[in-house]
Amino acid sequence: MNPPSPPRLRFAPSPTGALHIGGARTALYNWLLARGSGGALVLRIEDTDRERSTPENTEQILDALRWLELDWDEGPESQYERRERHTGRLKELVEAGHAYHDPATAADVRAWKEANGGAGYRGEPRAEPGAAVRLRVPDDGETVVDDLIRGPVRFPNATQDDFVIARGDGTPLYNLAVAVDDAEMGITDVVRGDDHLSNTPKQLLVLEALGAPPPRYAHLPLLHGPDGRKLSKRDRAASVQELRDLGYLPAAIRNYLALLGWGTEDDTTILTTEELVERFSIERVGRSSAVFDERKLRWLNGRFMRALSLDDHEDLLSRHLRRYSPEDAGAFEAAPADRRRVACEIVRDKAQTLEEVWPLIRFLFVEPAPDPAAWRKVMRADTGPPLAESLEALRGADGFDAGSVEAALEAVVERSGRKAKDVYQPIRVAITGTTVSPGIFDSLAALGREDSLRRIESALTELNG
RNA sequence: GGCCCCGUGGUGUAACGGUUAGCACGUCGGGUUUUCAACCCGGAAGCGUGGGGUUCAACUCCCCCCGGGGCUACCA
Repeated sequence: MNPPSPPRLRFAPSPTGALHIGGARTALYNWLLARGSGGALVLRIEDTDRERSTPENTEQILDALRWLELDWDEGPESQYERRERHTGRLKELVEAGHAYHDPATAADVRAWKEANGGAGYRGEPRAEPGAAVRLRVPDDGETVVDDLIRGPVRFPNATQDDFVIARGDGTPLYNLAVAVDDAEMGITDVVRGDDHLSNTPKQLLVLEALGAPPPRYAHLPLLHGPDGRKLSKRDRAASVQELRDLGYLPAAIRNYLALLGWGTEDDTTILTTEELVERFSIERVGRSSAVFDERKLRWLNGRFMRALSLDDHEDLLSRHLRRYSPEDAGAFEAAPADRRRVACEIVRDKAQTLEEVWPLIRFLFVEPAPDPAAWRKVMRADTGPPLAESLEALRGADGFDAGSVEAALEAVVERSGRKAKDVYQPIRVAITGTTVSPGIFDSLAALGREDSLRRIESALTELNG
């Protein structure tokens, strides 16, 4: 037995600028397969359409892929750069009689089919100028796609049109280009979306005419939106770029995406990327379409956030702020290292996404503006906030670590006979400017004695004046 | 219309010719609690409530129907 040669996979995004989550999952599965088997993943950009295919669009796709940490082995090669090979093979096909020129228009084809009981279109070779090139499809037999996920799928040749493989001006079309590329790039496994299943017999037919061995195919079920229909670009969080903006972590996205259409035997839900690489198998991918559910992603992302080291947490937050809010990034990065660290420590368990982190700890880096609405929420009409008592107690605290602060304030609660909430919430508003923050003792300790006392004092004068 | 794919709770999935059909998100109730989360405990909720078969036995296999989706371009 020869040892099996390492597989060679390819990911072929359409360069419209956005990496949609369906495409991202396809990229992930390809990547997992390549990683898990010692094979290679190559990228091919599908772009015979000059309108959509701009260098900027392509770069956006590549950037999203890099951010997701799905690396590939070779740089993308534009289809324009591959064109000569396509036209060369096209010429061979025509010369060998596998393809022919046919000036028939779409209307002609429709009429022909109507007259022939809906059978696959068969044209007459006529080498007129401007005639498109069609592949000659056999009249009998069937073309079978041996799909790794679905098993054999049979397409009778008689119902298949002699399809166009090149335009009248000689430019090659998708089904020719992709087959030529797969052959020339030595692709062994094609893992792509289900929307390509119907194209596969065409590509198989081209490959056969070319005399090239077919790759293995696996067609992934499509992803649907929350309404059960095809996932639309209008859906929130429909692309990796949007997920990034919303503060999700690449590792969480990889985990979530992997679970969309695939599951482990033992129901493991949270998997590191290493585990994914090790455990993923294309044969276990399901056959039915799945619905993208951002809520579960949020939950999963929270789990990954909590598993982050403080260093990673700080680094990720810093980068997120720099990208989306440079001013805040400046305030964060200008602060002492220990304050940054403490800030991360007290929010780590509370935030589900990076986007949620900053509002919770902003008060440690930026002086909060007074918020009348927040005060109204914590004011008790009958007594007023016991801020003065709290201030005294904090002044007299032995230290200013969370434990000392807690002891001092608990004494206030005890002595005043008030509910803990009535004591703590006003302090929270005084030092953070909002009613929502990390734990009050942690928040005070993180802010430090000096700033805490000062903010409470000024809140007090504000309230009395 | 033609060709093709799919159908386990609201969502993602697991298992299996014989199980009380499991797990997770969400949801509901309770607990913890200084806010919001997180966390802990518990509950409700599913095999397309369709029709025929095969079988001692089908959610599981076959046919039909119904429902959803894809392709049907001189797009990719």
